Amino acid sequence: MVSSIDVAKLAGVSQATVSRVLNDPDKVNKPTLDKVNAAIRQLNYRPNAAARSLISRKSGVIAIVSGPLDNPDNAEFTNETIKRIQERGFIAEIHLQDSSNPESVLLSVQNTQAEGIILGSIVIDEIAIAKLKKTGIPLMFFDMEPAANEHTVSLDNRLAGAAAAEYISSLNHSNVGWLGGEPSESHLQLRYQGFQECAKANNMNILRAMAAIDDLDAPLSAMLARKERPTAIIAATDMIAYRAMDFLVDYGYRIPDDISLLGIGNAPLSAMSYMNLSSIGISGDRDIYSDGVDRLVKAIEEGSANKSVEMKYAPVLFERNSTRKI
Amino acid sequence: MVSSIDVAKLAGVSQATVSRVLNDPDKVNKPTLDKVNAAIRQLNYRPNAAARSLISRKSGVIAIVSGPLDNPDNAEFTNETIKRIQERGFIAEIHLQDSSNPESVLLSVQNTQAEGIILGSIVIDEIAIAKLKKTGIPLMFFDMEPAANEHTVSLDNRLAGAAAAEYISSLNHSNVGWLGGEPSESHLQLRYQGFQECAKANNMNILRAMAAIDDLDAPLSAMLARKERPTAIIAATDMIAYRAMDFLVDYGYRIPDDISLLGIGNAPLSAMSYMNLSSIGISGDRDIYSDGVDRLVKAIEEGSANKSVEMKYAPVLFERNSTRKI
DNA sequence: CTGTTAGCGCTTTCAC
DNA sequence: GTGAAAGCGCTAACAG
Repeated sequence: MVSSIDVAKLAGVSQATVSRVLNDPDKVNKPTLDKVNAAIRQLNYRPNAAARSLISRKSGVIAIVSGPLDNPDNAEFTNETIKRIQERGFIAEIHLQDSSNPESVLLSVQNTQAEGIILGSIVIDEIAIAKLKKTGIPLMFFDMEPAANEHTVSLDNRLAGAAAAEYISSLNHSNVGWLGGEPSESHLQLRYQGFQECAKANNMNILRAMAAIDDLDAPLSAMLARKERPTAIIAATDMIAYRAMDFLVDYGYRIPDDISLLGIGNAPLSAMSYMNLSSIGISGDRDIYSDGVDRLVKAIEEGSANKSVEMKYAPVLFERNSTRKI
Repeated sequence: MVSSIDVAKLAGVSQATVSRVLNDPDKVNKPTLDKVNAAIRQLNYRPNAAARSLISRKSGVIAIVSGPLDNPDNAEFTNETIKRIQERGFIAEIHLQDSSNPESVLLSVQNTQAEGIILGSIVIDEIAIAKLKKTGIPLMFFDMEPAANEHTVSLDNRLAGAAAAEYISSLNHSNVGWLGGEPSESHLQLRYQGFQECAKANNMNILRAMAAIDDLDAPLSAMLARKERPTAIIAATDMIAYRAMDFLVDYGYRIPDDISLLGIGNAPLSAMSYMNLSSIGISGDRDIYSDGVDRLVKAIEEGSANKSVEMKYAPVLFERNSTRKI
């Protein structure tokens, strides 16, 4: 490995001058600067990041913890977050959660050299999260409801559930199904709570099917096997709605003619013509990702003394062709 | 920040012993070990990664360079690659390419502390790639055809193009459209070359539309405006095929009744019922991601002296419902 | 403007 | 089995 000492020797200057050329070129005489730069190029020198961050106590890294990227929701979250991280001059380090072993990533990320950690809509293990907090690294939660007093950015999930109920009710559906949301997915539980309260107030009849996204067929079958089928299904996430759509089409249903389908989250795919999924989401002119990353960067720069901020965004209806009035 | 010295003081041992507890617990007496571990927990101590890698000259990081994750192809590539990287005990660092400024990521990744770099199907800037090579960091290209002598993993793109032509010809289509592939996307160019050669040999008539994926409407319109419309369209990637499907449905075509659609790459989404896209891809029992990451890890461990390896995978037809015989 | 020097937190000989 | 001491490559005073 070529070090700044090698460069210094070749350029005939001290090692400190090489360092200056890198960090404060203005403080170096033009001829010296040129000599050093020439040596740097000639030796193909790249400063050692480890040595730098050993001194600066900064890694320049922000870690992201996300679920698998084959879920478009996660892919979007990760994509947008990385972009913001790069824009702000940090490097993004990713830790993917394995659904078969959800807590392991929470454990391994504790050893990260990252200056901040962004957690996407993942399965939470409270104990692991508690340990993570103890590291003192600023945390930022997206679309999650961790134990209080943490930085949070999300759709107002309870309101979103209520908005779903309100909308479906306005379409005259009274016999409705709720699909998805495992106990560990706290944000989906909140969506359901909001939905359920508002649906009750509107005298709607709810069939609820809690289920993992990969295990939707049985609960859907059970729902549709009833004599009184739901005329509308609300999916806890758009991704769940896609799966449901797949299932419903296979079973001969037309959407929305036979059954209305409403998602929550308004994932990008939902707007495509072949999906055309009505959904409850955050208004398109809010940039929750910038808001979240900005807040995290601020927390990093200010040190840990600052108190946490919860940012909740009001739900908006995106009406498309998967729902209809009856 | 709490250092190993703090731990040593609290435990009443030397700093070196703390280090041993971390790296070679067997070489430490049980009572001492317990004392130190207690101190570690009490102080919430986490070893400084920068100091460690300064000595070991290892960062334990592998960088991934990919296009935006809103493209499912990229999301799949990134997802699978990260998984393999994690499984092998490395940390994944991601650099996303911005389509409006494709070379900037190639420049910024040169400053990475990563021990290896994996490049997904991105837009290549030859000069930037050349500079990247000069860093001496082992490189691994997925689905790309960089200037020779680099580690490479990919579908045999030329053969895949030929297989597409062969298949479409077997379905009796003779008037066909080819969609997508910009000059900078070398792997797509190869697909087209293979297709074109084989199509010619089968006396097929080709309408070719080179276009960026976000700019498909005009070339598709032009293609379909002709008196002799193609009866089949081959998309350079599955993602392009999805967009085309979207467009075709909008314009009143039924697939495959009015027009057959064939993708290349066999992206996971293609197998979903609502897509059901026939595609040419790599056999499902090959794990190209493990192959690629394993090779890269080997290159990292062996040092740079090893010569590069090209892994090309034979194309396989995945016949679904978007294509039909005429 | 440039060189000398002292560490950053850790691993790793080398003594004891 | 444990401690003392020497750096890893770099930045940041401090002199000159």
